Amino acid sequence: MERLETINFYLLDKAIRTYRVYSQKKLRENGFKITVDQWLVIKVLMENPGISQLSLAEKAFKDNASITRIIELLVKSKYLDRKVNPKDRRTSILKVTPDGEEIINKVQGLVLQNRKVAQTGITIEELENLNITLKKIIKNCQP
Amino acid sequence: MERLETINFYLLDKAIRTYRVYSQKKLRENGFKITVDQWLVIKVLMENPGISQLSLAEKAFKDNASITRIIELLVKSKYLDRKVNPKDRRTSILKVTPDGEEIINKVQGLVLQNRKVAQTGITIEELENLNITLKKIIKNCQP
DNA sequence: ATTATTTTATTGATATGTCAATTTTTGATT
DNA sequence: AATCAAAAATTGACATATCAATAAAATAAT
Repeated sequence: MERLETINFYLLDKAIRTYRVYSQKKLRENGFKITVDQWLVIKVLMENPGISQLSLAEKAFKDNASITRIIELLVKSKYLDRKVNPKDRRTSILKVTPDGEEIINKVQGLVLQNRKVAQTGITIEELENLNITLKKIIKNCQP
Repeated sequence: MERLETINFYLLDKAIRTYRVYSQKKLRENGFKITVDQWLVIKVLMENPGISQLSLAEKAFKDNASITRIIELLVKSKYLDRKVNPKDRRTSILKVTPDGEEIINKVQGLVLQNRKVAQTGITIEELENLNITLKKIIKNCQP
């Protein structure tokens, strides 16, 4: 077989998974009870207050069904608060709780550092090219 | 927040997920009852007969526990056959069944075409650079 | 040979991804 | 207003990812 190492898509898969495991491990090691995905969802919510779950899903690059479940867990962890939106009873109003804000703030530095470590030895230009290529792949595979 | 679009790791995540969904959809549309991951595991097994599950996991960029479960499903689907290895009773001897070989052969063209579609408009040089960058990320995040 | 260590694989628990079907509510059509 | 279609979210079913704990067998150390 073509060596897997040479096939872009396996490397892509491996890269994101390696980074994910690394980040999650750092979070755990530092005693933070939150997953990378949960962090992302709160972050998006903080920057887009009042957003619907559909937009939240889109902005966080997540599936709809996943967002529903991630939010469930976040509410259970007391990082989010939800109540029915009286103006559109199909949706909920999601709010980041003080606990939620606190953990995001505490985690922020670690997140930046994880990214930095992961990007060691990679130039700005290289990162830009990476983004360009990734965007092409995304476009090619979308309906 | 830094716009997510500009953050490499979300694009990375999104790219591999978009490609995965695309590939899986094509498999489904063509009536193949197999997942991308299952395909990969069989493929690796065909090219490395007699391999242990640990090496299989490594070569397929999969987690150990995941391999156990993927193999379970493949045996259930009659694409793999397993029996205890008498020389080392901790391990099993895994064999691709005729059904397994058949589906791999039938799927091969589609897989190549999926990759081709996903790489449309991306130069060889770009792909090479992508690989180089991804390998750096992997190295940076490994222990 | 017995014990201790290591290796290989499995399993349980939890989180996420994906699709399809469904529910609830809203908005549009007639 | 009654009906119909669209939108938002949930749920069920299944596959995979991850970690931790465990089981079983092989190998090393004494």
